[in-house]
Amino acid sequence: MATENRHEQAEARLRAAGLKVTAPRLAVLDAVSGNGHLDADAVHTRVMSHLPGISLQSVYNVLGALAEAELLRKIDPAGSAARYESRTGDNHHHLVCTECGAVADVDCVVGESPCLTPSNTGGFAITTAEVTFWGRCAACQAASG
Amino acid sequence: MATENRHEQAEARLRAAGLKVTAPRLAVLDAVSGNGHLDADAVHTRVMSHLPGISLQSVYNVLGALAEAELLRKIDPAGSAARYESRTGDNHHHLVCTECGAVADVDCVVGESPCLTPSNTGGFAITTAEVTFWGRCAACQAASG
DNA sequence: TGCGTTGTTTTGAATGATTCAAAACAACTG
DNA sequence: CAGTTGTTTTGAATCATTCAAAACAACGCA
Repeated sequence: MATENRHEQAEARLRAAGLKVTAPRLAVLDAVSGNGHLDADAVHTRVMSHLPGISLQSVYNVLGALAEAELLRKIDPAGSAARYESRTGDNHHHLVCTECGAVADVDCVVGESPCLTPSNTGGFAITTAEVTFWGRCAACQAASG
Repeated sequence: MATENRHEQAEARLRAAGLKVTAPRLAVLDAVSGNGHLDADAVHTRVMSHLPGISLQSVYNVLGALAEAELLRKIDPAGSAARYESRTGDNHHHLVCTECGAVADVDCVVGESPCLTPSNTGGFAITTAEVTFWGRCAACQAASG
């Protein structure tokens, strides 16, 4: 059945990353997958419904490990707690609401990655480029004009 | 003399922003101007040489006010303390060292604000776009290969 | 199948940048 | 120069995140 397939795929991805397969890791992977942009606390809440008693610290550990293994992507907008999402590998960017902190995906900008190559690298060995758009989300606009 | 001109210009800019002219504000403005990217603590240290006894809290207040008035620009890379710089108004971006947190300016790439228009705004009213490049700075590369 | 190694989770506490709140104070207006 | 309003100070609190050590479990190998 579908959930077993997801489970096995998750196991395989953990192994491929050289990580041991554990209940907390499977649960976190499942909690984040397809659920947008969740912070550690939200992940903890979700995971607890499957694994009551799991500690928030473990959720932090797991999220850290999964993000490092690139099974999850961490986004850390100024002014709010770090969020995690399951979309990895593509270079999509984010919209962040300046009012409520809501995060939305943006598929990569106008045509091709225009800003991804800076003019002068200042001696830096660049590994990634991050684009964040700031504004007010639909809900916040509706709420207060 | 030159320093008096700077001082008077700073006063004028504060007034233009509707802010009262105070010693802490002038000192912070001066401390940040032309000194790269400083965090609150570094600003505090610098300002104390002119204004011994100024509180760190005041530095936070002043930086907040000046950033809101756009006399300073705040940058807040994930994983380090917020920095402030005096270059405002232009849409330049930043290089951040993943190892030591050092920040360098990048003049905006292709012409003007290339990344400022996402394909789909998801209902957001976008006000700004932020581009951050992550990599290792020259010093960190030299230090450990 | 069982044991040891190594990596993971738990528990409990600490950290540190930033913010909150109220009182003392100073800049600007008239 | 006095009143009002905004600013600075003082002192404490917040909160996401990390540190450290002990308890525990997954996986490889015998």
